[in-house]
Order: sequence, then C-alpha cells, then structure tokens
Amino acid sequence: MAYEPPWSAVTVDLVLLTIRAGELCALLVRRAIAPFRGLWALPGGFVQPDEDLDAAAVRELAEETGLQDLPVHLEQLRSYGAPWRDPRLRVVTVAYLGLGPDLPDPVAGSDAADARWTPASKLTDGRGRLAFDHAGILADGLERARAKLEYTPLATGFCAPTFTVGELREVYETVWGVALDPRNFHRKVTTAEDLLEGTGETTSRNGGRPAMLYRRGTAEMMMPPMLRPA
Amino acid sequence: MAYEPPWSAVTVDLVLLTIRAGELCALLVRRAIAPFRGLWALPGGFVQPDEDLDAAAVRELAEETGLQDLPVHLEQLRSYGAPWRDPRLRVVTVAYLGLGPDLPDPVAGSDAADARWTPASKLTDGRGRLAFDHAGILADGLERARAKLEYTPLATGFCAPTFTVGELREVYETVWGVALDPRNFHRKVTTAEDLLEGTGETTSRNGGRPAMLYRRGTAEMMMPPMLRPA
DNA sequence: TCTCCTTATCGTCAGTAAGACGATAAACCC
DNA sequence: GGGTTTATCGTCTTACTGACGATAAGGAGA
Repeated sequence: MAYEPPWSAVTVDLVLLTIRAGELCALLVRRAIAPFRGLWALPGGFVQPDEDLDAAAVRELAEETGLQDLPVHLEQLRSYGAPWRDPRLRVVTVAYLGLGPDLPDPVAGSDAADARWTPASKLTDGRGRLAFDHAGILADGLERARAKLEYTPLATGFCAPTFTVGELREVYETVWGVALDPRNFHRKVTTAEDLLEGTGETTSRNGGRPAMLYRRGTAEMMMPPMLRPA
Repeated sequence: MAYEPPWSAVTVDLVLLTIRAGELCALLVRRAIAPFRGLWALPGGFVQPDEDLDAAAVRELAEETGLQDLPVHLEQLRSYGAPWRDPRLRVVTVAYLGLGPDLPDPVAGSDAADARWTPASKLTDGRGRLAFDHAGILADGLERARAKLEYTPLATGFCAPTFTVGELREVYETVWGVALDPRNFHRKVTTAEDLLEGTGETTSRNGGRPAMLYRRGTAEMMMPPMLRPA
C-alpha cells in the first residue's frame, strides 16, 4: 500500500419502521438543501472519524427521533456504493434497519425541512419519489423486516414491552398485509419455545374477553418458522 | 452539507469458500507488507473511484484467483467500520461472500507473499490468527453460508455444473460438518419444486450404482427449508 | 338484567413433511 | 459369482399446519 488510496465519504442511512394507526410507517425527512432539495429521503448522516458504524446509526437514530434510549431494534441492512448515487461526491452508505413500537413524532433536524412517519403503502406504489437511491434502500429494508418476522421474534420489536397475542398478530397482519387465523396464530406463538413469557396479568384494552399479557421471551429464533401465506 | 465531511478509505474484502478434498476451505493471502506483515488475511482491496461495490468485488475476485468468468456466486455479506480496525487510516470495508466449485489454486498478487486455500477447520479453532478483524469477518461468512444452505439452492454453487444427489449431499455434510441420511436427503431435494433439473444422463464417477446427473433448477428458495440437525 | 357483539382461548381433524430405517437396484472389485 | 458400494424407492410414525367448530369472558345497549 505504497500508493494513496481513493477516498470516500461514508454515511449511515436509517430505515426506521413503526406501526401507527394500524399502518406500517417509515420515517422520512424532507431535504432542505440541494441536491434533491424538497424531496423526501431516509434520515442519516456522516460517520464521524472515531465512530463505529453501529454507533453512528445509534447516534443518528437519537438525533432524528429526538429521543434517547428508545426501545428500538437496530441492525445493519447492507451497503450501497454506486459511484454517482450522490451527485456531489463519492458517498458509500451503510444502511440500518430499525424497528420500534408506536414511536413519537420526529423532530426536524438542521438540514431537514420536515420529518414525518409515512405509510409504507404510499411509498411502494410508485408515487412519491425519494432522494438518491433511497427508494431501493427502503424496499430492501421492508423486505428484510417482512422476511425476519418469519423466523425471529422481531415482531415483538413493534410491540410495547407487554402485549397480547392479538396485538402481536396485528403486527404480522400489518407488516405482511394479510389476515391470519387468530386460533392458529395463538397456538403457534404460545407453543413456540421461549418466544413469549407470560406476565400473569390480563388486559381488556382491546375489547372482548380479557387477554393474557406477555413479554418477549429469550428465544432468538422461531423454529420452525411462521411462514407467510402463499 | 456546508461543511467538509469526514473521509474514509473503502475496501472490499472477500470470504471466498470452496470445497477441496472433502474440506471446506477459505482463500487467504499472506501479507507481504505492514501492518500485520506475514499474517494471513482475506483477499481484498480498495474500491476505485468510479466503481460500484459489487464491481469491485468481482474485480478483486478475478485478480485474486487469476481467472475471469469463474462460476462463482457472490453476495454482499456486511460492512465493518470500527475506527481503528486498520491501524494506519480509517478504512471501512464491505465484505462479500463468494462460493464456487473446487476452484483453482490462487496466484499471489503484488502485495501478497502467498495465497492459498485453507481449511476452515484450521481457522475456527483459535489457532492461526488473521490480520485486522478478518477472523470475525470470516466467521460471519461461514455462518452465512451455513445458514443459507437451509433455505436456498446455494449448495449447488459448490458443485460443478452437473452433479449427482450424492455430491450435493456431500456439500451439505462438509459445510455443516454433520452426516445426513442419504435416503431422506434424496427425497427432499428431488421432490423440492424446481430445485434440480434432470439431465437424463448418469455417471458412475463416484462408484457404486450409477447416479442421475442434475443441474441447478430455477428455484431461488427451498420451501420448506432443509434444516440442520439439532 | 338479558341479549348481542367482540375478542380470547381451547379442541378436533385431515393433509403435509420429516426422521428412522428396511429393501431393492446397478454398478464395481476380486 | 459373491461381496462392496452407492443410488433410489417405500413404509411407518410423529410433528406441524391450515381449516374451522366450540366455549369463555368481557362490554354495549335494549
């Protein structure tokens, strides 16, 4: 390595998902500056010189939502580095996927004119173009989230600390966009080893017969998985 | 973005796996220069200014194996960016996973003193330290490969263009390090929809009764998956 | 209070898939 | 020709899923 290597800027971009009013929503910010001024984009920013990638993602999450210590699951999604994905300079971005229960309204940052939760259904139907290659990143994040519901306890990340089986089922139905049989779903999640841990409490906040409250168990995988209906 | 963003070097590193003499092997190069001079490392190099990440991985693959158009499956693994993972300068690396059938002996490049296929068993037992954070990257690549055998046709990537069910089973047994029942394995892969496509030919190259030769089918997923034995 | 409505939870039954393993087939070696 | 090796097919039992009936336990309103 006797020669001078090429240099890039490195950013993290976040695909932050939550469920609001029965809809799967992603956090978007409206760009206040060029390029793509006025267009919606994923939140994100530069990785600082002494900062790990994961740490940068956590910092951006806190900055964009305006809150610390959010109960959010964060994982690396993948990296994107097409040469002119940013028309100004070479930027390689490491995308992260974050999930949380009904998250608070975001605060607009310094370089964002606005920030808001946007239903995923409005983003994948072709209308509403996003800045840079963010539409593809968002699509990858949505697909990752949908796929991971099948074989991980990820869906509990969309729930409050304690939740009912019915609330968990609504998460699956919202993210997958399908209706699931309440009886088979109940059997599946309550018999899965260490997936749920009963609290002993019940709640009637959803109407009907009071439901048992659960909290997430210790299992990191659901085996066998819960497959999306064909 | 009125300020000057921090800069990083961006590299791609390859976890290249193949099966040689019944052993799962990874391609390693011995470093000819500091830092970590003399230690084994994953092959890789800088992403060029006008080059996509995937293109950089393909180029490095060709350079390190000395061959073009290798029948290799390549996919992005994940990115690593701990601040001082390279003691000289900030380097963010995008790791790729590549799989191929019994690949040729590598050629040592300009900055490598040597290059060779090394059995994975010698790399995960604690002996044989690797340069940088490459031990962790390699472990992630191995785990990804093992996991993807379960629900994708990835195992065919370790096979020649046409192969027998027994050869495919050997791939699973080698990568997972377990013995599988030949009869149940045969049933599973031959009844899976579009996983294999018969060629009509047979071979007796493995001794015993001649076996049907198959080529990879069009399926991109194996559903339901073939699970690793507990 | 009684009935209806809603959600939760339990059970049943049939179909599919997987693990264990017996049996047969078709080559080779001596 | 007998033994060995690998391939392929079949059977049996068990686990899991999808469809769906039945019951439980609350609340809303007549």
